[in-house]
Amino acid sequence: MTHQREIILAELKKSTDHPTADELYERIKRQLPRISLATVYRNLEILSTAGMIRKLEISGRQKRFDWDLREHHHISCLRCQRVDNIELEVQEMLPAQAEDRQGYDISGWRVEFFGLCPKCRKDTNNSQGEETMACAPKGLSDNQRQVLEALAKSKEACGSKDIAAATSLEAKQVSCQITALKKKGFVESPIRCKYTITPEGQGALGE
Amino acid sequence: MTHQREIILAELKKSTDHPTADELYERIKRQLPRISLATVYRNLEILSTAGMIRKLEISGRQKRFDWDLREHHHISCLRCQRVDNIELEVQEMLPAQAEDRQGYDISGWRVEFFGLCPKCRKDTNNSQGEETMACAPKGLSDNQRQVLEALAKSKEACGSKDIAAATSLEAKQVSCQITALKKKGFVESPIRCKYTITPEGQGALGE
DNA sequence: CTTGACTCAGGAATGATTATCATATAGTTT
DNA sequence: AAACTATATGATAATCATTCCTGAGTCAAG
Ligand SMILES: [Mn+2]
Ligand SMILES: [Mn+2]
Ligand SMILES: [Zn+2]
Ligand SMILES: [Zn+2]
Repeated sequence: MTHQREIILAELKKSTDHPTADELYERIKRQLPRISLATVYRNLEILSTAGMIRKLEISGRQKRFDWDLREHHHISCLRCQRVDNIELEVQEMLPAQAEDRQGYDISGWRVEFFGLCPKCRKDTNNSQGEETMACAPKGLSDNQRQVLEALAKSKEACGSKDIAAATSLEAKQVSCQITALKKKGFVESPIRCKYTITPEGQGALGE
Repeated sequence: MTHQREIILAELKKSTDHPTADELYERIKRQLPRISLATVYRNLEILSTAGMIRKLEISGRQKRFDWDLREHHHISCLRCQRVDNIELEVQEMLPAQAEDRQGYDISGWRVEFFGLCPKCRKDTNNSQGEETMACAPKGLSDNQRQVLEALAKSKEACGSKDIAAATSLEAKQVSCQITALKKKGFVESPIRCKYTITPEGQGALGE
């Protein structure tokens, strides 16, 4: 039990959520600024192999860790990724009836619920339109920035050929980038084949 | 619905297992030798977003795909990674009682069983000792190969200092590599601080 | 004091998946 | 059908989470 391992375990026990390795890493760095992410991973692995903590396998996302060794299952929020414990009634304990299903020798099972946590439920009710903002993509590639800047300069909607002329790009490249920019919400098409920059696009340029 | 997308969907529907993206890729290459792995990923994503296939989230492993849209759950083999459908009895359908647990708005759930598939059960019963072989690590690093070759040349057990002399490595490095080689089963220690190569080690060198 | 067994931190590597972009293909409009 | 746009593909780089490898540290036996 090294110093780092103690700190990692203590930090996990302190947490009420079910943190991921890198969430823990961020918290631990305050005490051990020189620790590496690999060390956190390694020690969490060692601790869970030793049965001192549990590694949670939540569908398709980063693994999370739990200091609570009691047999229990989890529910997770589809929006904010929060993970909570869930209590199962006795009649919901499946494995008793599950022995030797389809010829398998069953050694474990897991049930997982998902939905919206109380907080996210409230947020959804209050404001519906803002979601698109929240999940909008971020960065601009070089080409995308060029196209966007050209559009910003133009007073009126213009076609991809105009943009190609204004930049050093070919028409094909422009068309390709406009598609990407439309998807990000930075460009819109008031009429077919003519494009303008959106306020969001202006904002993205400013950054 | 492009040609490649049709092929991908057809190939998935043909399969009775639940293939991963790259398993599908390998099968599809026979018909479309020029297709890229990215295209397979992209179209599987599109098809599952469109609800034409299902993407399976099996704990912590590669995602698998299923053409069967009926609500059903899965059981997977801990040894060979095989995934099968599992039938649940009506009384095992949890969500009816699960509405609104801990304030969550529950939109879904999943149960997942794991164990040994019939085939792997049989294999385990027949031969018990071979498991270590099966899960033994593979490759040798440069340093490890040097150490192992030195040991192979020596008629009798020798210490790390002898090996250090025979190779261009320092004693510490040798000691470190011997530890790794012991763990792999390529080296053993007939007496304290003296080492010999094992038959497995000979085999590893030969490859 | 020396030597070697054991453990560890952290940089580098890996595997799965996604993003980017030039090119190929499919669709529309004239 | 020509001219052009829109979309999909294929090659490749990038990214993200996770794991491996190795030199360095610690400690105890000789
Ligand atoms: Mn928990
Ligand atoms: Mn299935
Ligand atoms: Zn939430
Ligand atoms: Zn199996």
